[in-house]
Amino acid sequence: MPRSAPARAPITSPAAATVFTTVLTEGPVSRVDVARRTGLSSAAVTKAARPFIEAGYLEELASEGRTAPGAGRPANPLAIRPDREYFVGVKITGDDLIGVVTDLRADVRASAHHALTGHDVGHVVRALADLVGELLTGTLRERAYCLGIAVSGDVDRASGVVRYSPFLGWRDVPLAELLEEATGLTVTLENDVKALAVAEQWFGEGVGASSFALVTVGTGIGSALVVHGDLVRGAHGVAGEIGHVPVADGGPSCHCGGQGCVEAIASTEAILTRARQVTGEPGLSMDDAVTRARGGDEPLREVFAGAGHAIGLGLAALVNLFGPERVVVSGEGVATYDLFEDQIRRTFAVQAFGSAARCGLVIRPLPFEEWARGAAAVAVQSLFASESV
Amino acid sequence: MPRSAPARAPITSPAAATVFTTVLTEGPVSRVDVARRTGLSSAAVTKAARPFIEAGYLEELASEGRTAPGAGRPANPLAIRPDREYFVGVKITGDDLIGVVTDLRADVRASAHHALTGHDVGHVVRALADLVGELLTGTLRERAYCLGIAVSGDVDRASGVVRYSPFLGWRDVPLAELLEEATGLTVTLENDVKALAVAEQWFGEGVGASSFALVTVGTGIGSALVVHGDLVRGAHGVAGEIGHVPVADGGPSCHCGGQGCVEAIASTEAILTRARQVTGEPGLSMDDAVTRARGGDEPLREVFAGAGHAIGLGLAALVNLFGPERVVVSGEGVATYDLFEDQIRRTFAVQAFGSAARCGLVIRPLPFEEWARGAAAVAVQSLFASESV
DNA sequence: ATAAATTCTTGACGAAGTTAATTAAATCTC
DNA sequence: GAGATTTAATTAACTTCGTCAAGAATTTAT
Repeated sequence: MPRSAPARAPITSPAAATVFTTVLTEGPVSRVDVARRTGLSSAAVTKAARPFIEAGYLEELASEGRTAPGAGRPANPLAIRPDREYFVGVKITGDDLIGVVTDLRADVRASAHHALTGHDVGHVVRALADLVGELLTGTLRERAYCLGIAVSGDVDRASGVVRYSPFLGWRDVPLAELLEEATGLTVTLENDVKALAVAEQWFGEGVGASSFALVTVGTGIGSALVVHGDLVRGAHGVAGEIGHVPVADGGPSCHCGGQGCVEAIASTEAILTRARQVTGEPGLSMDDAVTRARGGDEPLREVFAGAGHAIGLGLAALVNLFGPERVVVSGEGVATYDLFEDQIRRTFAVQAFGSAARCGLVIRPLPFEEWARGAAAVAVQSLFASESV
Repeated sequence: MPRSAPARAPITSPAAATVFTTVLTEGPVSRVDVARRTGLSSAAVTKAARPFIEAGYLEELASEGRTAPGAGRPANPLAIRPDREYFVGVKITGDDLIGVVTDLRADVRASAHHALTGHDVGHVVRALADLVGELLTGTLRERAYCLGIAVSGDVDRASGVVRYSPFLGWRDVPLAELLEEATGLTVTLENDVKALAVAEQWFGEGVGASSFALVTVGTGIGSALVVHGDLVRGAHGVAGEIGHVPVADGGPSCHCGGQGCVEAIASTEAILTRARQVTGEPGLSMDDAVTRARGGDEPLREVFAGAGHAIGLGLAALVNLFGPERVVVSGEGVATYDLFEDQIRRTFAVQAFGSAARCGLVIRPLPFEEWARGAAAVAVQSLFASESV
């Protein structure tokens, strides 16, 4: 069901993108305020905002909510009209598809899951198209033109190709193209962690920070780094591999071939392996290990603390090298954070160098849907071709 | 001896800076070639190049050296006229001043040293002014307008203030201002490692790499990171502190308060301390340790190998997080590199993740003058106010 | 009311780059 | 060796995007 090009104003000039993102991320703001924050002239803001207002993306608020009631003409703040357009975001894992529909602010309006029964490209594309069809009903359907996909692995956003995805066993799959044919939507592809970083930078903990890092802890341990507002991509496609920073000289072997990598100590699998060693129960389940650690089982508590320590060392390495303004630690292991957090903070505080320790360290569980929201945020971002993050 | 503003064309437009730096760093190139490499139109290159030619910074070469002798009008390559202007660069250490005068290509034309007999601001400023006066004779003097200063520590380049320099014991010294008064030159201040990174990026191993890292090993261990052509500065002024990446869990205490930092194992001081421990000779000198290690003293060889290992781990952390195209390891311990290099490479090869290991690892001694050359390169860079690197 | 303050709009202008046509200088073809 | 072909450089008209300065709009202060 291919559809015609979206009936909406393209965002072309840099100033237009700047003005729009400023209003998008910093709530209702008057034109002068946008000018002050961006360094543009207020005339430029007026001009740049007009097409958006005409196209229904922005609106002028009545000047009610004024905060500074001094003399002078009251401001007419510009605000996003979030319902002007909807975006679909899907996160692909090895086992299932998690999809959401969001508005312009990346607030979730609808969501759905699908189990993945196979990893065959054709199969996955069909499942994705089905999911999208399920998600887009009524008004949502009429105002959705963009689909964002988040996959773990090596993803070439520019060309829309999945270069290598270990979970799916894919190499060089032109997924964006296939999905555009299957859904008629404009498709943007991005690495999952990077997609999440975009969402964080725009609507989450990263708002207002010119540099920040997002670290996800779970099956794997990865991170996305934003410097000067740009995502670090790495010359050879590798970057943000905090999971493979060596922190324990002579420590456990990692599947990457190294030793003492953070991931070899603090991934879900590594923790479980160690817990089984410590207790001498080869059949111990993660759930049991967590329960018993919470119940005060010292050896098990130490396993989790050891993982927290490794993560703290990795974070210190990251922060000492980068000096980000903020660091967000998040991930799948949502429910077990209470067992790590203290140790992460303690180790980080000791090993962070000088004023680098001043960076805000946010440790926060991450609802699974958030990944899909990140994918949608990438789709929102595709409105601005110029913008790189 | 304040002097009037330099009699030379300011570089204003971004295109002008792009064209000039392209010719500067990529040797003689024809206008079309510049256009191809930068994405500008050839018309734009023609326009941008003209003022430089008129001001004597660029010249048109005869079309002799043509390499592709096909049909068509031969190219008239643009080339830098390196002698159009000279630049002074001075590196300040705790003990002395090392100064050079370079041409536009940062090639050294004159050099001089001064011992520093005290760290009093007035004293240092006077010594610097003397050194500059000594360096600038004859033609050099007539065509030098800019002075670059490299200092280790926390330096605010934009304001020209040394915020904190442990070696000098300075806090918030407006050195640029003081030196402009004392010398009449336009002064640019930069952190020493960052200055060196600039020189490397323009004229050294970093040429053509959009991202690279420079690591210096010596009394301290530091690094400068260039991502997307921009130097990473860190939100709180801290970045590139590879010396304080924790690589040996539970390892030796570092003066930063952490444990197992690279610097606590591989700095000159740490190596000497360890060598004295190992041999049981508290009076052992570094020179003796080096000689005996070279001579085959196993325990001492292991001390150096251990340092190399720590550096290799730090490099792996850096590369896994950043994915730079190239890494240059350099530093003061010029003469002892033979004792490290193998181990650095071995450890790095094991711990670098996936294709990140493909990054070029250059390990190279660093003549002391090179630091001063970096300072001069920063001065050259000050020609382009727009450029941020 | 009038003045002062502040926001927003407008139109003239300017900077910087593009495209397309033109000129220039070589080689290739017959 | 005359003309075609090819590539380089320049020129000129135009486009785009922004600033600036003047003025209109709308409030508070006196």
